[in-house]
Amino acid sequence: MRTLTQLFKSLSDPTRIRIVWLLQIGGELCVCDLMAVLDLPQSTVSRHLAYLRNAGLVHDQRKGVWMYYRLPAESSELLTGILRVMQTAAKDLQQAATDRRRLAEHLKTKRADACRTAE
Amino acid sequence: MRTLTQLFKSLSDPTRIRIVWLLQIGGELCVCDLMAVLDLPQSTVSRHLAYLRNAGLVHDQRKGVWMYYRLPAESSELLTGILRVMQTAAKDLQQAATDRRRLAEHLKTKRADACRTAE
DNA sequence: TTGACATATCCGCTTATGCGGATATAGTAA
DNA sequence: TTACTATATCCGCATAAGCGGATATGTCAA
Repeated sequence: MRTLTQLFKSLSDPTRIRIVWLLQIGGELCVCDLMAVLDLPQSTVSRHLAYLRNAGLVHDQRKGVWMYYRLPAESSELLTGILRVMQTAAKDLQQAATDRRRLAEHLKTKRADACRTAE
Repeated sequence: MRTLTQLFKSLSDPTRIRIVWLLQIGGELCVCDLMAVLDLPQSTVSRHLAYLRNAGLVHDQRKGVWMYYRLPAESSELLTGILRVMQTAAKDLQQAATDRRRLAEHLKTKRADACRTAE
């Protein structure tokens, strides 16, 4: 009961829903990726990620200086169901489409910058 | 987006989750039924029902003095998915089992009282 | 009408939540 | 060590949400 309430509560915020959508597409993203796509200050993004982590909706993994977040690899029947529902909902929603596009653009320029640095 | 957030928010409260569970079992219940099973004051139950109604999660129908609430007969893919998830979750949760039992008892004594009055 | 009952809404209160700048922590490289 | 970067947490503030008693509304019956 606690968990179920907490699960819904963790998804009852537009920013957190957007984060979950982005992780469904992007697989694994660091805080700065999300900051760029969501266009929100670092403390805000970090706080929402902590919220999702506490609710068991995302896992984090440090890679050097960066903290990468992703959806749990294998999840409960409950969580799987919720994620499926969210994916269905995302199909019809403008915000989801915009975020998806912004993520693609961001990752592209990020890769380009990495190449330039490597020259 | 608004709707999705609102849907999750409307389920991010234990009382409202319990109400939805009860309606999944009971089909159609009036405010006083829910008061009895949930053991909560009338204003609290009524307020949560109004919340669920605004979110499109329940429909109401007046029958004389009583207001009957039920889950929407045909619902969106989104809502159907959520309700399925909730039903799955209910299987494992103590609170759901207790409420289910209390509802059965309440409806039994209610019928008995109705018979006695009719004598 | 009036009275009784079921429900909805109002009210003041308390607690929870979101915000974003400021600060603390942690890792990396020199 | 120091400096730099990425992230987490702290802080005060503003708003949202839950609570339950009190009051208003709506319906029926006499």
